Amino acid sequence: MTTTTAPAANGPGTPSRRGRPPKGASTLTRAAIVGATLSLIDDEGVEGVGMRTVARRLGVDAKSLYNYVDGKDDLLDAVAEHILIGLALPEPTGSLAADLRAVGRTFRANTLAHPRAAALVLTRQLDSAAALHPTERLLSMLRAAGCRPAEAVHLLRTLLATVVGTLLREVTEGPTCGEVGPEVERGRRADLEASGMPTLVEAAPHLARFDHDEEFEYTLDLLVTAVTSRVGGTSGTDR
Amino acid sequence: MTTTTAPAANGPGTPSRRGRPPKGASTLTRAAIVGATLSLIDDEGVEGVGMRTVARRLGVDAKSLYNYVDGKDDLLDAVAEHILIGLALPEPTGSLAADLRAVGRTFRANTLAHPRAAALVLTRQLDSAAALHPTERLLSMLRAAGCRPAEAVHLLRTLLATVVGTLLREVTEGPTCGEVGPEVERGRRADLEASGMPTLVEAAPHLARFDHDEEFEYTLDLLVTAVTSRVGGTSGTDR
DNA sequence: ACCTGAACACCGTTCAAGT
DNA sequence: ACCTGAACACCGTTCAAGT
Repeated sequence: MTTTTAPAANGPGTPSRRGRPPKGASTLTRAAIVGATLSLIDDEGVEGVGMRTVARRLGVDAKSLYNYVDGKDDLLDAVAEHILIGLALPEPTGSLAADLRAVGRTFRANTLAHPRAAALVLTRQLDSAAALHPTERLLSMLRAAGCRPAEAVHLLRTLLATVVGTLLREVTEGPTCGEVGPEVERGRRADLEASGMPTLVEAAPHLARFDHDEEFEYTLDLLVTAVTSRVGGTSGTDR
Repeated sequence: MTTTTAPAANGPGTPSRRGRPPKGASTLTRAAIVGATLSLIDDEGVEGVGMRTVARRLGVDAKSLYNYVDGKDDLLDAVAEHILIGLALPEPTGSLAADLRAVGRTFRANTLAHPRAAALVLTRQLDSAAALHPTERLLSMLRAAGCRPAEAVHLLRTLLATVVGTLLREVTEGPTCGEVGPEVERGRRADLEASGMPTLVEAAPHLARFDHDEEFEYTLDLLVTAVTSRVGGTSGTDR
């Protein structure tokens, strides 16, 4: 019951263990800490991350982490940045539409490689060079397609917001605001009909179905079409 | 220093205070708890929310809250839902473009009324009737405009993802992934030039500027145009 | 240079004891 | 029916003591 941990029950002659352990088996590194945290997130989600949990994976005391990391927040930022650094953007082909699609798909693939860490990448605001790299790439693509800087920035922001929003709902399991899981089709149809939401009931079969790949492609297509038509179209009319 | 709180220093004859307080001045309610939490979030942000902090605002012990709320998570859900319930959607006019804009603007205004609570509304997945109401509205608008159910659901999801993504970066202060604050224009321009991100440097003045209203309208316009042209355009070609 | 023991000031949550 | 005292099992983080 209350036999949690014997506080200091070493042998009588044993001096209390302090200082660095005798043999240096596991040289601790910032990279190792980030790696352990990421694999912990993969296994248990972001909520499972704690200084003590991460440290346990490395066979180390939690407080040791503070020699390499500024705190929990800094650690989570580091994880997000690590994922972002792994992003290998494809070479531009010169076709704006094709290149926008390629960047979108690459970003998605990279993010979904660690689904439970995705919210970190999508939500935390990072200003490192790694985070800025995709921005630079998108901007240069838009500029090369004839976009003036002001509109390029507008389009950049719209593109990022849409991709982030789409991936976010892809990654948060369960029904996101306005989303409907299969339970609507099953048990709750009666509730819905009583609530006076006929269109929702009518669309229930489609709402229950959710093919992430198809959904992403649909949104990407809508967006790329809109962007390219705007870039190729009227080039004056600033205000 | 260590004189934090005297543990049980009532008068010698005073029996330890237990049970409900003598006078019922503040009848505790779930609604009151939600209200206190929301105003706490307005003042101190979501990170300032704790059972003890909320309870203090109500002049009550933290554990009393558990009589009305299932726990901290349930409390935060309730706050998000409360904001969503306040959403008063405008009457449809019959013009899909105008009505989409109206819904978008209403949703934005409602969300930004409590900026620091916005992430809750945008991030938490709610499946209450209140959360489903905007979905029903959007679906019925799309259907009325001649959209088949399958495509209406696609468009609904694209619309929601875009609005959520846009509002999310509007609400998270600081530079979101691919965002650049004014500090880029000031001190870090040299770093950027050295990093080989010329387009970013070129666009820095525009990146530093961020008019939320204008940004939202731009994205909304792009999106509404894309949606209406898709609805009004080809109506066959399912696959 | 780096790791840990002890400690601090917190958490969310339970449960029985009270009224 | 509802509120609280005492308590539990956690947190992130500090700092000096050690090697």
